[in-house]
Amino acid sequence: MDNPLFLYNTLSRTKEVFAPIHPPFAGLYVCGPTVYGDPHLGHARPAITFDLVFRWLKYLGYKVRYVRNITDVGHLVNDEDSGEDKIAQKALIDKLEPMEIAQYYSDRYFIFMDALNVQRPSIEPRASGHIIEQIRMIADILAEGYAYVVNGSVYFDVLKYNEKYNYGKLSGRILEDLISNTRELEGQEEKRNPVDFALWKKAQPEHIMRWPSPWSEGFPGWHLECSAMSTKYLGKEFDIHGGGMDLLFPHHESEIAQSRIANHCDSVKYWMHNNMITINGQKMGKSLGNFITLEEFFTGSHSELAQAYTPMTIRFFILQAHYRSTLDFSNEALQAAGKGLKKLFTAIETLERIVPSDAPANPAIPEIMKACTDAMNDDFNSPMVIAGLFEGVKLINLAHDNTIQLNAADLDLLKETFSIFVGEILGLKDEVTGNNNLVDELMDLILQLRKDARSKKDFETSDEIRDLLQHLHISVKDTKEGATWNFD
RNA sequence: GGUUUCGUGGCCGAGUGGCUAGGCAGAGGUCUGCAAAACCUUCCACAGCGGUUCGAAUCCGCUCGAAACCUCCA
Repeated sequence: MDNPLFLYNTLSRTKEVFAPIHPPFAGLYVCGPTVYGDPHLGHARPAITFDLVFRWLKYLGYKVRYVRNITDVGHLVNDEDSGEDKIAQKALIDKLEPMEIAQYYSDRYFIFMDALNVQRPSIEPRASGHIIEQIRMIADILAEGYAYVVNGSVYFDVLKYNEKYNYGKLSGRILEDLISNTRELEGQEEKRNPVDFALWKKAQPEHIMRWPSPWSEGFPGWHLECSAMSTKYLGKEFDIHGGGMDLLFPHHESEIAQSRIANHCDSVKYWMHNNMITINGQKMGKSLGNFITLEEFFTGSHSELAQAYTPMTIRFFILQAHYRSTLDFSNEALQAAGKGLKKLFTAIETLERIVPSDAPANPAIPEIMKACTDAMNDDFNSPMVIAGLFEGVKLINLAHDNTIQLNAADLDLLKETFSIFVGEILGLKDEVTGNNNLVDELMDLILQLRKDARSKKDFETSDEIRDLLQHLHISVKDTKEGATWNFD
């Protein structure tokens, strides 16, 4: 590698050189979904962002362990409330087992992430399967004197922690401000201070999801699972922790505090945060009720959607923005992404048909590979990678029109560049043409009949064939090399 | 109110001091039985006001506007 990988560390708010703790291994932990609802566009952003990180680290030769949790327990409606968490609440309404709901939405999450060509992480641990680890961690924190027990619940003592460490170093918050600004919520009288957060909550009688512990029958606090599972699978110190920017405070700030006390070290070297997807300038989120699910995108069944969008269009749309920028949803932007993607794959097909010349090597070709590599090494700048690839598209089209000449080595390098960056790194795949042999053969037959009609100037028949195919959502286009087709 | 960010051409979105981002749309052209597509060329910008500098979209200050977090959220 000529250039090192730089990544933006939220902790320092600067780009830092990536130097893993135990090369050639790299540990990556990302906060995954809470499985009580269908995945929406907002869920696709971190999944694709850290998929890109995962793919690039592997490409650079690191042996990566990527852990992304499934939260199937523990997110309280309120820190102080009667002890319902969201999954249990939904279960009561639907009269289903909580685990049934968690299973259903986990499966849905996997289905849609697979469709987006997001690679499965190395480990996808569930919070409910790591209660023992969480209890042990609470015990460690209690033993260190940084937590206290009240009525069967355990709280982290933020004030005491802040005496020696800095609660707020990740989010830039100042504890005094937090204390003075914290709203007085009912039922918080158990806590010594409103900024304290729960490590363990005693379950109220109506609460279904509960586990025995030394303090009460209850359930773990909602910051704890990530600390417990990252420690278990990546060690007390690991390289990268990722997640959405909205998790920065209090979730990640509290993770830092817990892990610091339980593990006697700062657990995370690099914190990475993806920005939000907005709709009409506002964050798309569950609480605002303005989210569009991925299924609705793929089928087009939502009042805000002018049409259906394919998974690869969604993926390309997200990769066209840098992960730390907000990305604004609109039909216009999504349609533009779809057309751009199509242009990219058309060029890749064209590339296969270019006849090599004996021209001297074109210096622009290796530049593309370098530009893409440099862009990825500069904090995973996927928009710059895409811009580089479109430089390649231009060269391909110029060569196809015989405006420029490319030799065999040029063409091979172009193919390699597109194969690596389009397929392997950006994870984009062609979904336009059919891949069914029978369909392909039938279409060849039909288009041959149409070609015969055209050669006899029987345009009535040829147009009729084209119109009938269009009714089946198959578009036929006449090009110099003959007719081509694809599904709309 | 506090913390963290952001304001780029019709739209989406790169760019941390000097050189073309890129895509979509628009305009012109090539190709074409027609249609569509494809391809080529091309117009349009850096919220406002000051400052630093030989030179700023890029650094600093102020003003205006927007967002996220401070309560579950990717």
